[in-house]
Parts: sequence; C-alpha cells; structure tokens
Amino acid sequence: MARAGVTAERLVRAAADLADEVGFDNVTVSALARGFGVKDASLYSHIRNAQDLRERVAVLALAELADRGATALAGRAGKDALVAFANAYRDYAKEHPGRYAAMQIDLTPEIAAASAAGRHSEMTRAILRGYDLSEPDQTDAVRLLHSTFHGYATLEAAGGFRHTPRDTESSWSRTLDALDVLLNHWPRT
Amino acid sequence: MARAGVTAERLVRAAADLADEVGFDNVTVSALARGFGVKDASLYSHIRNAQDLRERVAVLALAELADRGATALAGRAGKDALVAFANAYRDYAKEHPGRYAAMQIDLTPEIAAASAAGRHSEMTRAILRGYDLSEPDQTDAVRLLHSTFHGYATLEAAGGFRHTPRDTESSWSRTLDALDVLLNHWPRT
DNA sequence: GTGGTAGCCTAGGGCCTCTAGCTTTCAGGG
DNA sequence: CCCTGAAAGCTAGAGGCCCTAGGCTACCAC
Repeated sequence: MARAGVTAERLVRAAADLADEVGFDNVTVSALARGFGVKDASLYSHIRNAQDLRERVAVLALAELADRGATALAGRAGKDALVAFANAYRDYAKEHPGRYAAMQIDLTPEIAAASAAGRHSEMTRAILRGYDLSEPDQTDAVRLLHSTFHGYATLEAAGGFRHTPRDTESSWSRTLDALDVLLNHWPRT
Repeated sequence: MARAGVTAERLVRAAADLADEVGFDNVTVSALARGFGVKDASLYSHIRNAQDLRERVAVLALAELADRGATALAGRAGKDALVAFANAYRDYAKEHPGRYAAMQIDLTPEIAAASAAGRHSEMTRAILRGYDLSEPDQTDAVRLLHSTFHGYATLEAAGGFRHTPRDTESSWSRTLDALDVLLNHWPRT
C-alpha cells in the first residue's frame, strides 16, 4: 500500500487545475481520487466533503487573483492603474476559467471574511485614489467597476460576444477608455 | 395508473420555478419527477436528458426577460429607456434568481440563435439610439452596458455588496446616472 | 369496438457522495 | 531495535442522480 502523499493543499491545487481543464462543475471527488491513484473515500480525511473542496478552490482563486491585482497596481496610478488592474482581472479569467468560476460560488460570511475577498474591494478602491471621488460616490464607483469587470469577463468567457464580428480585444480596450472618462466625469450629487 | 399530465412545457415551467426556489444547480430530474408524483424515467419521454432540460429553462428565461425588456422600452428613449431597461433586467434577476442563473449556461450556437438572445442585443442597441454613437463605438457600448447590468445583477445576488453599508438601491440608481453620463461623453476615436 | 400513440412503469447499470470501521505506513521515543 | 500512535489508505455499503430498454395502459380517432 504505497502512499500517494495526498495533502489538503495538493488536493485543492489539483482540483483547481482540473477545474481549468474540464470546468468547475465537472470537478468531482472521484475524478480527483483517480488522478491521485487513490480511492474516493481516502480523500475524506483531507476534505470535509465536496462542498468544502469547492470552497477551498474558491479561496485559492481569490488569493491568486488578489496577488495578481496587487502586482498590477504596484507603482501605478490613475488610468494606468485602472487598465493594469482590469487586465489582471480579465487575463486571470481567461487563463483560469475553472478557478474564476469557483470564485463565483456563494461563500459563507466566515469563509468570505477569512478569504482575500476583502483585498479585492480595497484594491478597486485604491484605483479610485487617482480620481477625485468621495463617499458615497466612491463605493458606488467601486461597485460599478467591479460589476463591469466581472460582467465582461463572464460574458466573454461564455461566448456572449461571439455573435458580433467586432473583436473583444478592441472592445475591452475601449471599455477601459470609457470607464476612465466616466470616473473623470462622475455625476456629482 | 392515473396520468399526471406531464408535458414538456409544464416540465420546463416547473423546473424554472424549482430553480427560483432552490437554486438552478439543485434542479434535478428526480426532484422534478417527485414534484409530479411520477418516476424519473417517465420524464425522459418529454426531455432528452438533464442538459436538455436546463437548456429549455434557459431559453424560457431569455424569452421572459426579453418580453419584460420590450415592455420597459416601449415609448421611452434616452436615459428613460436606459433606466427602464436596466431595471427590468435587475428586477428579473432578483425575482427569478434560478431562471437568471439558467440564462448564463453556455448554449449551443443553434439553440442560442433560436432563442431570444438576439432580442437582448437588439434592445440594448435600441437604447443607444438616444445617444449619438456610431459603429464600432455602438457595439462597444452595448458590450459595456450588458456587462455592467449582468455584473451588477450577479454580484448583488451573490451578496458581493453585503460587506459595505451603502444600500444597493442607491448605488444602482447612481450607477445608471453614471452610465448615462458615460454614453453622453463616450470617448471619440 | 379497436388500433395507435402517448404517458407511465419496472428493472437495472453507471457514476458520484459520504460513512463506518479496518489495515498499513512511518516517525519518534523508550 | 522494538513499540506505538497518528496519519494515510482500503473495503464495504447505502443512497442519490442520470439514463436506457422494454413492457403495460389510458385515451383518442375512426
């Protein structure tokens, strides 16, 4: 009975990789066990259940994306920061569709609080320092930016833009230009 | 052997209702059969398989939402149209989370073409008639609007805005103001 | 009445989740 | 060098979901 050397961490990483390959919905405990050459039941000493596994993948993805965002923001301000951060977001979604999908599951407040989710809001807020916005406009703008990034990434990944000839790269670039203009012309209360 | 009177249409409608109640991911052929007081296998003469069922729910939701959008747009133009359409979109997502989730699955090109998906783009484009935009800016703006509506609706539904005190209603209203400003100041090429 | 068809059924196989309880490996202390 | 306890795996098995194959039955049209 040779040990496969399974740990919770390796398991979650494998699950994330599998998600990127076959889709988050198709990640199963059984498939994962097969990948490690081990029986399904053996994995339950590392994870509580399938839901737990999914949540861990979500937390991993949130942390990875937060790191990328932080790198993108480093040393940039204003539109530069906006573009760099937005690209980090979209690129991650394109490179890691499974991980990105995992991020969308509804985390319990406790898990969400312990995750990197907060860093995402902070960073989006940091971008706005390059623009002249005070509360509550800032919060509204954060929500708009986050919505737009997320919406664009998911719609593009789901092929929602395929039916129009216009290439998504140019559209994305223009969308960022537009958001920059928007933040500069934010309607005052 | 009393007949339960199952038809594909009633099945799809029941699936959609169930999705709104327990979440789209938890809609199962078995649960649906139980609801009709019928065995699982009996449903397979009405639907091809579980995936087929999901697609039909998606198509139903797309059509319903398109109808609401059309009603909202009737007799309105400019910002009025923008706000009415956006609200129709968001309200539908709030009232019918399961149906809304169904709309996000990746439809095959054939099914997508036969669905009301095209009407959605058309309507979004119609809103832009109130603003002065020509191609390719129009397509880019359509994508931005759609992304933002969709992103806001999904993030709000997933509770992504819960951690900030600011109420989502006001944020939404201001977001629409901002989008109106944006369309009026769209960066020219 | 009598067909035909549509609606339901039983039987059964395959995959996935998860629990319970047992065996083996391995590291560290006596 | 042996012993032992924890960690890593295993088998068995129950339950749920998906789906196919093939048979029965209610109902409508003629």
